[in-house]
Amino acid sequence: MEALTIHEAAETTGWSSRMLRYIERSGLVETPRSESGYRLYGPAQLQRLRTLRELLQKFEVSLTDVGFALRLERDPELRAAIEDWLRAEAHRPEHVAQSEWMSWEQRKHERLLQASTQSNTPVAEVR
Amino acid sequence: MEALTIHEAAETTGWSSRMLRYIERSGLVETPRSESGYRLYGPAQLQRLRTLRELLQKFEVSLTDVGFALRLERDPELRAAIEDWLRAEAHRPEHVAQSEWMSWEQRKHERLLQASTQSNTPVAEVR
DNA sequence: TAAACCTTGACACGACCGTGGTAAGGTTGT
DNA sequence: ACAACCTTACCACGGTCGTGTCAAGGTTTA
Repeated sequence: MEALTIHEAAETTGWSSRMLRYIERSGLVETPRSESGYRLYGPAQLQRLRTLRELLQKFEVSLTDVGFALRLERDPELRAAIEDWLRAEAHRPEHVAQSEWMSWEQRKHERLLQASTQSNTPVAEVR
Repeated sequence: MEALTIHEAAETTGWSSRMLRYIERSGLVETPRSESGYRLYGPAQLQRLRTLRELLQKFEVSLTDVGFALRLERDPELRAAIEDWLRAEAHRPEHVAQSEWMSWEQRKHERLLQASTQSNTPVAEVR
């Protein structure tokens, strides 16, 4: 059993051959090659291309998005860094260095005292 | 204790005020507002803006990338779908419908039989 | 050997990203 | 009251994404 050429694969998956190459370059769906360098699309790749298409459509994400998700998957350090940042939702003002605190405190404390006349005083909690 | 205005925050974080608004619109760093609608940057937001800057620089990711990571975090269904797709690296050709298998088999079997003369026969395993 | 494929590389082009600027109008501080 | 802020809403502009097409050259097949 063997595989389809790129244009045949394009036909049965709904992608254009141009996009098939583009998708490969982005690392999302790679194929084995024949001896002479032709891409060979087997059932596995065809399936993957179809589900990829469904994924993009259903969630309205872009190829670049999925490419980035792939990068996250392959680079645990990056993934950890980003997740840490995301989960550290604005909080604990105590963790801020005293120096920079002073810089604005100093400049603002007069008018801020005055501002406290207002009832509404928004704090650090966001969304 | 209160917060910095947008231009002050821009100065101490290295972002431009324009970008601060852009970052807010992308959902990455939101701030509370004063009664009259002014953005108020407290130590928490300042910290977040600085670490965001470091994150982008260190890993060479874009704001859109982090924005997408945020979306992944907030939409577990999307996250699951993408992770499933990513981890389902090309495999199990058996899962492909018989019908489409036939469509090319039929058209190709003659020349494929002939192609089997070649030693190299790439299979579904990728990367 | 000629037609019909395949390959990579380039040009093109509309849409959006990252960024700056400006305009029109409200708020704050002196 | 006036300067110096802030707000949102636009225009602009180079860069990249997604996509097509074309050129120059190798492969397969009839």
